[in-house]
Amino acid sequence: MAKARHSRFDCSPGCSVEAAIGLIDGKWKSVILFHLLSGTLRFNEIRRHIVNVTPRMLTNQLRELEEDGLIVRTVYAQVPPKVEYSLSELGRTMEPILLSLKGWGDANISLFGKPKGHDPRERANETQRVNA
Amino acid sequence: MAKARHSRFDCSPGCSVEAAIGLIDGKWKSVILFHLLSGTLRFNEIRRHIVNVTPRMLTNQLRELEEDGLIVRTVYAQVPPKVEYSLSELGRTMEPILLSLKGWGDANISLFGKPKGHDPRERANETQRVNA
DNA sequence: CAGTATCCTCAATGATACTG
DNA sequence: CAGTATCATTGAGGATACTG
Repeated sequence: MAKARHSRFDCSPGCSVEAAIGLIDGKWKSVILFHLLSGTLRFNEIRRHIVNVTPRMLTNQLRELEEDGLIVRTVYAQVPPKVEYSLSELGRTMEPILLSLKGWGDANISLFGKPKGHDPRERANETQRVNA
Repeated sequence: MAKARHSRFDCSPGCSVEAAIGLIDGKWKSVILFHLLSGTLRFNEIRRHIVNVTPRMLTNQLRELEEDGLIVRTVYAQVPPKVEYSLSELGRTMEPILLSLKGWGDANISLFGKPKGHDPRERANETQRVNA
C-alpha cells in the first residue's frame, strides 16, 4: 500500500484489515515496529538495524508512526542530542501482527531466493484451466 | 509499502518481516486474501466485497498474488466466462497474519473515525521532552 | 462475466548535501 | 547525534472506455 493512508473505513468487513495494514504500510514501518519490540532505540540505532534506509525516510516513517500513536518519541534536552523511540501502549498491541509476520517470513523466506519482481514477461502462469 | 516489491532480504533479522509484508502490500491484497479465507470467490464477487476497487486494480492485485503463489486462479472453459480465485496452500499459511490484522483492526477501528492523513500542518506532536 | 487498453497524476521513495 | 533541505524519479494507483 501507499497512497491513501487510512481512507474512510466505511466498508465492511475487510475494513478492519485495511485499517490495520494502513498503519504499517510505508516501506519501513513494520520493520521499525518489529525492532522496537525488543526495546527502546535511538535514531541511529534504528538506522543501523535497517540497512539502506536514508535519514529522510527514517524520520518520515517515525513521524507517521508517532502521529498514528504507535510509538513514543522522547527528546532529551542535552548536547549532543539524544532521542529515543519506543512502542506506545497501542504500539505494543501490534505485537501479534508483527510476530505473525516475522513467523511467516522465517518459515517461508527460502521461497524468495530470487525475487520475481512481477515482470509480465517472465510470468509463470499457474492458472488452472478447467473444461466446463 | 509499494515500490520495490520483495527486494533482496540479505538483511537481518527484520528481513523476514519485510518479506512477509512485501507480499501483502499493494492497496488491496490483504483484504482480498482476507475475503478468500472464507472460501472461493469469483472476480465480480470480490469486486462487490471491496468497494471502489476498479477492475484494473483488482486484476492487477490478483495477478501479483497469483505470481507470488498465494492464490490459485481457476478458469472454466465456458461462456460466459467463469473464473474462480481461492487461497493456495501457501496462501492459507497466511491466515494467522490476516486474522491478527483483522483482530487488531476490529479492536481499534474506533480510533480512526476521522483519518488524519499525516498532514504536517495538523500535526499533533506527542513527543516527550525530557530535561537532561 | 471477466477482464483489457490508455492515459494520467501524484505521493511515496530515493540521492545528496547540509546543520543546530 | 539526529535530523533538514532540495531535487529528482517512478511506478502504484486511479479514471474511463472498450471487449471476447
